[in-house]
Amino acid sequence: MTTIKDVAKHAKVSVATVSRVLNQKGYVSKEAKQAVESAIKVLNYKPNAVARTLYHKTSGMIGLMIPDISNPFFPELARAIEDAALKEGYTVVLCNTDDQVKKEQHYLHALQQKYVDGVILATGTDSYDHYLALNLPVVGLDRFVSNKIPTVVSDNKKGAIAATEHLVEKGCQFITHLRGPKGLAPADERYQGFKEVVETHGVAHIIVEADFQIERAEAVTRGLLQKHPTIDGIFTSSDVTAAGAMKAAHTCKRVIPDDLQIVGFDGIPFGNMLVPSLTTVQQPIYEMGERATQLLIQLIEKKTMDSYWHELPTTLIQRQTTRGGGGHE
Amino acid sequence: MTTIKDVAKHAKVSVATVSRVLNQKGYVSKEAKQAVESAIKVLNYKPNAVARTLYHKTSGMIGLMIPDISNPFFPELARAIEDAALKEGYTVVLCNTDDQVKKEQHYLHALQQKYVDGVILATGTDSYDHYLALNLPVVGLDRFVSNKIPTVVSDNKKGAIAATEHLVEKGCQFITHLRGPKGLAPADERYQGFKEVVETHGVAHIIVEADFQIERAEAVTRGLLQKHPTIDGIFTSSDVTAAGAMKAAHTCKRVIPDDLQIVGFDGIPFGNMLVPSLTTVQQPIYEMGERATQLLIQLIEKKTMDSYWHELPTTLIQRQTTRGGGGHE
DNA sequence: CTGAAAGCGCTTACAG
DNA sequence: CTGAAAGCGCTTACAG
Repeated sequence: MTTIKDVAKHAKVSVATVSRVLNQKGYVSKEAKQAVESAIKVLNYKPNAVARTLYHKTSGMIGLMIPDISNPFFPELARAIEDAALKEGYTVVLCNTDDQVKKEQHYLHALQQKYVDGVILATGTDSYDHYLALNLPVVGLDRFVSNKIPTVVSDNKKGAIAATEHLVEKGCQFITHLRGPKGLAPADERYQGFKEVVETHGVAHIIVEADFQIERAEAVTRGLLQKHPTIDGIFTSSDVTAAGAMKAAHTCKRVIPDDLQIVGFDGIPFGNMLVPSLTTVQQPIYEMGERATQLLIQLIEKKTMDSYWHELPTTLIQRQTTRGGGGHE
Repeated sequence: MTTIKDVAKHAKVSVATVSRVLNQKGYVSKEAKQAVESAIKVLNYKPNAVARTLYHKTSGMIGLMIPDISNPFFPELARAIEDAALKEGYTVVLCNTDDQVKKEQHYLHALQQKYVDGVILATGTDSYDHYLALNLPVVGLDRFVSNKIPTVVSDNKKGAIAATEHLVEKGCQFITHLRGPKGLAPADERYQGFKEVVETHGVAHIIVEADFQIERAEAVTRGLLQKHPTIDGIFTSSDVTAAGAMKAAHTCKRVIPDDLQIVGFDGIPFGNMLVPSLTTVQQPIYEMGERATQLLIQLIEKKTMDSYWHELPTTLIQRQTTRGGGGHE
């Protein structure tokens, strides 16, 4: 690879002046500038990012910590983050943590040793102290981390309220909530929203925990439907869970939406590929990723920040798993 | 951050001997070693990866170039790659190229300036010259790039043959193939396999191009079903395309699998979430990603390589969109 | 306006 | 067995 020395030699100047024209910083005569620029062209010189990083202690990279890219909620998020990062000249390092503290810590060290400029945290359930101790710019995405760091979430509780009210309006009398893991803030908030509506309306209900895996959701729902044949509505904490519930309903010969109405949560693309297509609470996934990235970059570049708390609105999308939903979109 | 100098001072030795114990290279006395190790502990010292990279010209990072992580074929691939990379101590940089040469080139430069050790190429349709010119370790994944670089693909043609024969066996008399973009090798090979079977069996057929977007696939299929009411089988070039076809069938009141049988390609998880669940040709996606990563690392570490061509087998998974398919898996 | 020098944090010949 | 020195490829005070 050609280095700044080669360019200097070719342009018959010192490396200092090459550096000056590279960074457009400090005075440099027209002649010198031209000589350097032509040398750069001729030699097809690209400055070495690593050397720059070593000096500046800033790498232009951000770490993305998510539980698992193959969980269908995350690809769109990752895409948004990568797009937003690219736009600002940053590059993203993908880290799948499986929500394991050990993996998180491993990545955190690896990232820090590489001078990443910041990290987006969409993972981790309990202690975040190891992040805060780092004094590395961090933003929380889809998870509340600390009020000392910018956080982007969607309005989980309001979304859950809308979903549950929708089921009530559609005539459900006995509603199940398949809630996500306890201790996971979004799951807890959705649960809260559900409970609030069902209690103020005095609707019979039953709440069961299921993780975000389709198999578990299917099994749990099957058991539930067999035990409680009068269940006529299900609000799930994710779209994947809803898909599991739909499979169980199919197995148990329950017709959707006639016998059983279902509302999911997330708004990932496959909800609309299902038949019947899934009524769901749509999170603005792309915007969440984009916003989180912009905030992180603001933090990195030490720009001012209006607010640390960014709660984006959700939207109820009625499709065919609740009554009166037209065709597919 | 604490540096090697701090450690040296604390241990009362030179930085050279600190470096020696860090790298377990060269002679160092027991006493010195212990002093250094304890200093490292006390100071919680982590060697700076950037400085090492500058010296060694190797960063422990690999670039992953894919068209779009939000296309459901890629998350599992990315996960496999990240897992395999992690196991060998590498870190992965995510690059979404949208199959645009400009973006590819941008990333390639960015990656090279950061001394990435190699790249996995699962993108790009035409010229790959800019890669080869780089003399950077590269492996091709899901795309043939050049016979000079290791390549991992699945057996697209055989998979397509199995799919088409399955439709023929199940009694289809007029089969449509929704093929992927021309010029994209996997799509071309699947098309070849389809054609071969349909021609040797003398089965009526019609071939239409659709990209891998669900909306296009749905629209195309709808038109097709209206124009040719006797179509009774569809083989699609991807599972997403199949989902589109299924939606169109639903709209056109065609019952699957009674009136119309469908076989997809890819074996991504959502195929099994659909109702009816999708019969498809499963690619060993995880293994493909894993293998590609292992090959890349072999290349990087200059180990010997048995073969440059790795074609992994596909498997036909019969589910409910063809006759006689049991329940869901 | 320009160059020599020191420094970012490490590694590795080279002497001793 | 150990340290001083040069070097990886840049950047930026500091003199001039």
